[in-house]
Amino acid sequence: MPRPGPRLRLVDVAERAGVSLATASRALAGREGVSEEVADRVRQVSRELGYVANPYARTLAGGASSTVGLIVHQIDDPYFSEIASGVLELAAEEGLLVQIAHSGRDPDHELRQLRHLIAQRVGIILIAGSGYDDQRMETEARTELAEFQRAGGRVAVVGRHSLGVDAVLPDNEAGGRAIGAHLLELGHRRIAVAAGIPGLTTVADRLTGVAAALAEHGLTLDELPVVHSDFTRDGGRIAAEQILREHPESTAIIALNDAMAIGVLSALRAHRVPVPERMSVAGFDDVSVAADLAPSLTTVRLPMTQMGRMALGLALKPRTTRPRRRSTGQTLVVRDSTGPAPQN
Amino acid sequence: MPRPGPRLRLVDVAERAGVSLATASRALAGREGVSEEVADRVRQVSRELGYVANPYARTLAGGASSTVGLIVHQIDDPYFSEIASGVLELAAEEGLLVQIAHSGRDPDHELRQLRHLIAQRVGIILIAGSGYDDQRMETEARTELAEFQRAGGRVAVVGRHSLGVDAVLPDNEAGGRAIGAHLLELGHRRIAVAAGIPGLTTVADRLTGVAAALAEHGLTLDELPVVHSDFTRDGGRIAAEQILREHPESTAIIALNDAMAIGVLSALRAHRVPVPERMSVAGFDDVSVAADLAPSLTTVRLPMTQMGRMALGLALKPRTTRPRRRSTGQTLVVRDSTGPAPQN
DNA sequence: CTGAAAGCGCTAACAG
DNA sequence: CTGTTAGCGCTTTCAG
Repeated sequence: MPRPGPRLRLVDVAERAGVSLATASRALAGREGVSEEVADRVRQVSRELGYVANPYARTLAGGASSTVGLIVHQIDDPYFSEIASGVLELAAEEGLLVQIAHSGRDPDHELRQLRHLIAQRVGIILIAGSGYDDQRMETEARTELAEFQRAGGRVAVVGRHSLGVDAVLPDNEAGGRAIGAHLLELGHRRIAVAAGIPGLTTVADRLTGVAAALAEHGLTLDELPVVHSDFTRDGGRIAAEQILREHPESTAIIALNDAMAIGVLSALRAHRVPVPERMSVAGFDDVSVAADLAPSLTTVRLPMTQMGRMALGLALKPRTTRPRRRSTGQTLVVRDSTGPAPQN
Repeated sequence: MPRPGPRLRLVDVAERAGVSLATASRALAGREGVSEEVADRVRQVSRELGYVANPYARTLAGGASSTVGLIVHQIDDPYFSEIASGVLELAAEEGLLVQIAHSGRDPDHELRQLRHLIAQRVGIILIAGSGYDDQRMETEARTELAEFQRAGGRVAVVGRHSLGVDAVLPDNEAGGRAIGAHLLELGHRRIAVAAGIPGLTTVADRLTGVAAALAEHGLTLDELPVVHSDFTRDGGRIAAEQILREHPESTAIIALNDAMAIGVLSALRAHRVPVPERMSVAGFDDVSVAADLAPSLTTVRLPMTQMGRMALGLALKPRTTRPRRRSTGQTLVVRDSTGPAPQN
């Protein structure tokens, strides 16, 4: 197996192949202007020697950086770690490196991370996670990204952002509609929603979907308790406590992501509220543990790993004049946490 | 807020501060040989302009690379995503970038990733996850890393590896002993173990701990069923199926990590085996969902996020002649999945 | 189609 | 203490 010597340079490869530095560079980059024969020989030698280009030199000289910057809200949230996993998979196949940065669900911090990645001259920037209803931030980010793209950088996002870039769009609205319809069909009318912090487009879109389902049954969201708190397990717990306290007549809780649903289940267990006999619970995302909770969680499945691949895939293609959009699809997964509305 | 212009170079800062390029470089790097007064002025100007050094140029010129390469088995495994989260935290505080790569629990692939990171000239390499009982692989990796360190690179690992580098050592043996003792105290004697694939040092160490606890009660591991399968949820499910089939008299199952424990619980639920009344189940790691399973999982808590920080912390300190070792400590967390052994 | 030479932006000797 | 200068390894004109 070729051992990449620590100080093997392109000149060495060139010399050994009996060509000039420039030719070797062209051959390895697959650029034209080299005869097939020579190009083959160079590639052959390069492989034999186990040559790996120095990315610092390459980038400095003007070649595009082959590293991908990925911004996630929080890497230890399963939603994001599954997306990251998809990105890492495809990146490995393409020989790209992935730098990961946290945004912590803070628009300002996200902007700072974004600038940092740009300053670091990554070639591709991927932003996973919800957009924000924060005009100022989105505008600044948009400007920053436009400049980055003008300099040849590629950008893609997962989720609805108004950044004018390629996007992978989870079917949040359709999912919300599906989960709402499911509960309504089971006879639930007093439905409470444990929603993430307002200002996240993901929260808004999922709510819109739920509202649409309600509308078909002559209900509106305004009549129902919608409790906003952190888009995390703890947020779910807190929301559930509040719902039990202020709206004890509820027969179902829709959590707008699985992390919150887990918190909701935990709070209900603490209060000895039987699920689903007394209260149905539904989540969103279908993170991998959703099936292993007890009761197992009814939720909307989003193909997270696939979404990570799709985002990088978009960024890898040449830029088009109009930003592309790819929908992910969604599937309602009915498990044991939802059941018929109690009669009383 | 200073907008880092895309083409702001160190010369620009130097000019503006009225000093030479070299002085500006020294001032910003905090190297000595510059009067406090001048250094302050340079830093001031740099901040005003929003200057960010080009890492490619810096690294190429011989400065240490400020990027960290992190190798994990699988980023969407909570154990690793929590470690990664700790690394990202500290890295952000230190202004470092983190590149993450998957090893997929395959020694050869891990070696390949390692070489890739070295070829990419990262400054620090962190390997999280178990070492392997694979002499050849460890030897090759050791050689590779020795050369990397000779060239100024820093390395730290999480877990027991025979790589001769700084290490953060989870208290696997003590944890194994604690969980074993816990079950024995509850009266269990027919204990089965759902172990990860052999060849992982983590599996070996946790087993050793369990064996030590058994020894105090005059038992040995040889008398008990130890089923090896993947160190994942599916592996746990498969192991539990086999235990139920071949050793139905068992009253407790120790899974050597929480992922497997989740699989075990899932299999038991499918077979309608009540936990803990008929079968106790214990895990290892205390990933964040462990508390939210039903029944909530008795497990050994390891401070994963902290471990990530510790590993990077070690790598950030200058290298010592003898590799350092830091133990993590562990805590037995007793929840609802374990109970007294059934009498019959 | 191929080679020579000029940088990319920075750090690190080497002078003063 | 400060400035000058030579590269780091690669890509990219510009000649041939």
